Parts: sequence; structure tokens; C-alpha cells
Amino acid sequence: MYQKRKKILDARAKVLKAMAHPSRLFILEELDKGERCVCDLTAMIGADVSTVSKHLSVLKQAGIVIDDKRGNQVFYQLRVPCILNFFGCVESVLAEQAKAQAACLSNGTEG
Amino acid sequence: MYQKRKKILDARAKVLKAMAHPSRLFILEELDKGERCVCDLTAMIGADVSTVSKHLSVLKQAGIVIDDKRGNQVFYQLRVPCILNFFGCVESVLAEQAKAQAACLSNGTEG
DNA sequence: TGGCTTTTTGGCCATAATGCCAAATAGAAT
DNA sequence: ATTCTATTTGGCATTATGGCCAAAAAGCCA
Repeated sequence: MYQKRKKILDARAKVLKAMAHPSRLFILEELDKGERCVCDLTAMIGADVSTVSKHLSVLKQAGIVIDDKRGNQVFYQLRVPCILNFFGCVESVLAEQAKAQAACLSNGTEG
Repeated sequence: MYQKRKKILDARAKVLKAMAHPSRLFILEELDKGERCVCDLTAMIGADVSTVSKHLSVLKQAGIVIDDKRGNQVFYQLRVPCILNFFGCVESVLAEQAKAQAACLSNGTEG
């Protein structure tokens, strides 16, 4: 049952795992607007360059972005732009949470 | 730039992180078909019950599933069914990877 | 070549995730 | 009450992740 789907689920999990970090989500949002070099992203995120470079490496390993070296800069871009469509649904998860929390506050049934 | 979006990105990352595990993705697929008790899922996954219970706890914490205790069993169900729609896109990431790999094999430009 | 910029890699440490076993908890059945 | 079943929790070892600094690598410009 599970074993039969293990391989594809591993592959999917790898993609999700690569996305599952705020800095990497920010990078994806930025790249959705157009390609960016490491220095651009580093300035926007405000972390060490090496940290940003490693985040980009994670996204690249997962096949989500591709890189293009021009001069001494490396530009990254999304390989699959649809990747951000997902967030409509993620937002509905968050909206449900907010709704539940609001309900709790108003009737006081839960902490 | 980044700091302004940090909060929402943290929240999104949390949801993705909760999904980013093969067993948890399997659970989501199963729950998409209908509610399941812990014992059902444990039998299908083939891990220790405590392990499966903890996976379910992660999904619950993230607001992706809800639980309902009936008798001495606990049934889980999806709270936001759209969660699986995402995989069309994840699949296209994987398809791109496969395509690239195939291209490499045929022209031998990369390891 | 030498110096400058940009990016990646290695080392290190702190923290988090995974998964098992064992024990605790909760409910059902006798 | 006792026992059995289902589930959760605590503890522990192993492994992975995140972030910084320092150093290496790669390309530009003189």
C-alpha cells in the first residue's frame, strides 16, 4: 500500500522540503517576478551570502530553480512557475486556523 | 523587503514542512479518500504506531487535518481538501527533472 | 600577475526531525 | 476490577538542518 507509492512520495516530499523555509519561499516569490542574482537576494533577505547561496543550492537540487552564470554573477530563475499557485490552498489552511482560533476566543472552549 | 513578509512566509513554511515527509504525504492521500483511524494508517504504512501517531500530530499541529475520537479509536480527516491539488505542479517539477536527466543521457554533457 | 567582486564550499555548533521502544492514557468488554 | 485494544507521550540515539565565519574558486579589471 505505502511501499508501492514510496518512491513517488519521496520525490514529492523532497520538493516540498526544499520549499519549506521562509527564506526559500521569499526567494521563490522574488524569482516569480524575474531572475535575480545571489547578491540581489542576499541584500533583500539580510543574511550572510553563504547562507543565501546554500538556500539557492537546496532549491536547485530539488529542481525548482535553475542558475545561469554571467560574468562573476550567478542568476537564478524558476524552472516551474506554477510552484506558487499552491499558496491559495496553503492560505486556506491558515484561514481555517485563524477561523478556529477566532471561534475559540469567542466561546472560550479552548486555549 | 524580506522582513515585511517574514510572518506570512513563516506560516506557509510551517504548512509545507508538515507535508514534507513521504509517510505524511501518504496519509494525506489516504485521507483524501475519506477519514481513517490511526490503526488503518499504521497498517498501511508499516511503521510503529507511535511513529504514525506522531506524524498525525505534526499534520494536526499544522492545521492540515482534524481528529475525532470515537470509542477507543481516533479518526483523522483532511481539513482542507485542496491540499492535494498542488501535486500537479510538484509533478511538473519532477517531470522537468526527468526531462533534463534524459537530455543528459542522450547528449552526455553532464554527470 | 595582482587585486577586486561575486559566489560556493568546508568547518563548526546549536537546534530540530525521525523512529524505535517503553510507559502512560483512554475507552471497551468481560 | 481486570484485561484487552487503540492511541499518545517520554526518552533516547541517530541524522539532518540552519546559520555564521573563514577560506576557496571563478571571473573581472588594470
